[in-house]
Amino acid sequence: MEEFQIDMNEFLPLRDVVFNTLRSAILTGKLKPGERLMEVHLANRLGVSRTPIREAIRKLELEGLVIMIPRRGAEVARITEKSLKDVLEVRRTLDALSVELACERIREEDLERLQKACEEFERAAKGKDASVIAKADVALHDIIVAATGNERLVQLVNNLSEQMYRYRFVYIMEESQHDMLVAEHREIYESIAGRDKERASKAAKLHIDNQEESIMKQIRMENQRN
Amino acid sequence: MEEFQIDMNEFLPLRDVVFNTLRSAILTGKLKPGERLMEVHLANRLGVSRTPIREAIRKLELEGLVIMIPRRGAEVARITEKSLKDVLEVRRTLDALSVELACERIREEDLERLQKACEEFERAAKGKDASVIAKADVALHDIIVAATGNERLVQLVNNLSEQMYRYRFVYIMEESQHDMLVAEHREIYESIAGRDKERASKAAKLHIDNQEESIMKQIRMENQRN
DNA sequence: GTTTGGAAGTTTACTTCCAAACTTATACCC
DNA sequence: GGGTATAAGTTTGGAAGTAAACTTCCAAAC
Repeated sequence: MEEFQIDMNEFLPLRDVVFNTLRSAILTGKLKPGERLMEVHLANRLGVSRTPIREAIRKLELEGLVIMIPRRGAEVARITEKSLKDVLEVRRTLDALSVELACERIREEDLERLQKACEEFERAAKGKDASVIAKADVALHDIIVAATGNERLVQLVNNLSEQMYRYRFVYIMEESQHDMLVAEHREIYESIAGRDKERASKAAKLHIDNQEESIMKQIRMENQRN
Repeated sequence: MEEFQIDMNEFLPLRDVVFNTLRSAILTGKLKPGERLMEVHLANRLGVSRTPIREAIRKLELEGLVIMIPRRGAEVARITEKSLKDVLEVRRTLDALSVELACERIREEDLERLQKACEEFERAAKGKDASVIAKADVALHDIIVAATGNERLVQLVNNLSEQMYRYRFVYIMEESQHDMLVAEHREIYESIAGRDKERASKAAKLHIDNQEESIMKQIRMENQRN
């Protein structure tokens, strides 16, 4: 387990700070799948008592990031090929829904922001910094989902994306893929700008399918090593 | 607030028992939207200490059934027309996905169970007992979603259905709708049996659209009264 | 060599306690 | 009478303590 430190600047209940801290530790791989989350240990490490730790773990459990074993405690959820396939299958549909709704509902103002985000991603993709690319990617997708105006959809898509967060770098790192990613994003932007639901939906699904391929390749490699 | 009692027979951690108790109290309307959930109060009423109550509330928060106001506590989430529309919009898509996947993946054995469930619903619809009809309805849909083999999808659809639980009786009670419900279910069954994804998807979406209409009518009536 | 019994050590589950913050009510001033 | 201030009473947030369950490890029996 690498270092991870609590961010005290946030003005939130401790349980939420702990929740965010643990979540990002899991998503960035600082806490590895199968690793046990022990209350006293975490409490000492984060400098809080066990109560906020426990409350945070309950929420992580419902998010699917940790699993509880009764009387044994929590451990970071293991990601199997099956579980990721399941997540991607749902996300594929919800992303398609998102772009379709965006076609209907996006305001001109947000369309401009989307265009800017697209260009921003293009610039980022030319560079080598994966975290910059990842940020640009997230920003772009956030604009689309937000444009649906459906808060529940936003919440669900975010949660599903989260599950694959650990594998994002796989397809972002492959430089050979960058041109394709840029092209896919542009295709999505243009179909939304043209309010073409059919085309947007196809593009969104293809985008996920390509990601799935990269990620699955990666997982199979990891599993071979173990 | 009506009576609700903890079910001690379950062999589960107290927090889960409390979680289930509170959830069903909310879903059946024993706890009303906007009602405050005060920890000591609930603790006394359910005969436990505050900790399991608090942990249960954290989970309900993430499920969207209660909302937290910092330093003030939790209250039962209010259902607005918008929030239900959002839920239904997502569910419409996920139900369509479910039946499409079921077309591909359902085993003959489960197809038979689905047929039986269909007939069972038909019988129930002839009777007057709404809770029997509701149960038959749930059983039928459970078979379909389970047939997708996608655990994440099962979890999400269940959670979304839950949000509308309070309004289920609206469209189940209207006897004039019974024939339509039976016909819709049969259409869904037949298209799955015929492995016709296109037709199944259309039927599932129509099924939701009709429910949406009933529910929205009901909500507008409720809002007028307030 | 394997399995069973049990003791020691962890770790969770739940309770209890305390302090800080928010509400409400009352009194005082203008 | 209205408004502010302050004090009392709730209620949450967080910490610490206790007991029960689960591990682990070692030894004895088969």
